[in-house]
Amino acid sequence: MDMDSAEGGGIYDFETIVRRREGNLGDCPVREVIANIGGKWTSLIMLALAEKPYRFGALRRLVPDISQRMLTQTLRDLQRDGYVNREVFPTKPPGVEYSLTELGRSMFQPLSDLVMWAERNHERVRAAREAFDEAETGA
Amino acid sequence: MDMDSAEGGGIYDFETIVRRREGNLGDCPVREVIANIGGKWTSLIMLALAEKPYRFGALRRLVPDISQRMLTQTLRDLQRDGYVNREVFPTKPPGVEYSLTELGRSMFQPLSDLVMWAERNHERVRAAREAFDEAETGA
DNA sequence: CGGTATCCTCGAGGATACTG
DNA sequence: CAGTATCCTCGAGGATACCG
Repeated sequence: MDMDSAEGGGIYDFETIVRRREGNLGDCPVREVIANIGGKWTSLIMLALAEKPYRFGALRRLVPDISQRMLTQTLRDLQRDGYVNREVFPTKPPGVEYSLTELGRSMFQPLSDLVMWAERNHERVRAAREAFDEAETGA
Repeated sequence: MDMDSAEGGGIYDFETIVRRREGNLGDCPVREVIANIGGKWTSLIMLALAEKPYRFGALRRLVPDISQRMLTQTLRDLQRDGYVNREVFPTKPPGVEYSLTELGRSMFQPLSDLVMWAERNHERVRAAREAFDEAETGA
């Protein structure tokens, strides 16, 4: 092969991941999955549910900045992708409990690694950002 | 080790991550970092640069769907956060090479785990999605 | 309690053209 | 070759009000 991309023994084969389909990278299955995980509230909700199951109201209290609309939507998206299970208890008034599925727990492992990386290194990122912005302003 | 959550020891302490600041979760440093990583092209560019350094044009060819504007912007954001190094060669015409910094390589480890998880499990996610949508339509 | 239904804003991301 | 500069679209996400 004469492509300049496929040599060098990288950590992972780029082509294997990208899976070109008639030139459309938008269908790339990896991006399709990562896109949802990258949502504004997704990681926080996953983090909470990884700790233990929660009811809707309890999640709102845990993450007070989220609007009820986005909490509903985020939970529905997570449920749709198979990460979260939704169980309704026909009490009065009704209670709804959300918990991670097996797939959700599986996905949470690499996600939590990323979150913990961010937790450990956000200072360095912040410093890099400030240095960059200062150089921009100065120059 | 005393965990806040009585349930079998949560994987990570929610409060430690969330770091409430006068009720503003928007400042959560974790989300601040994850937000950039969750960008549409970030993971793909990181994936490419983890393999080896690339020039601007080579990256465009690798990821043909990206617009030059977004490639520029994504690279600048990655550089700003300290993940990517930008080196200019004053040849004729000038060449610019992008490579991962040490911080970038550090961040790429958990990121690649997530990407590989997506690579291995996107079929299950797709199946869950279809099942969910079908149930919605049917009911 | 656990949601829908609407309306609105704002910025990520795309298309196209030009430049040192 | 490696970008800027403009303009535009579209949908994520917020605010508010109502509902079973």
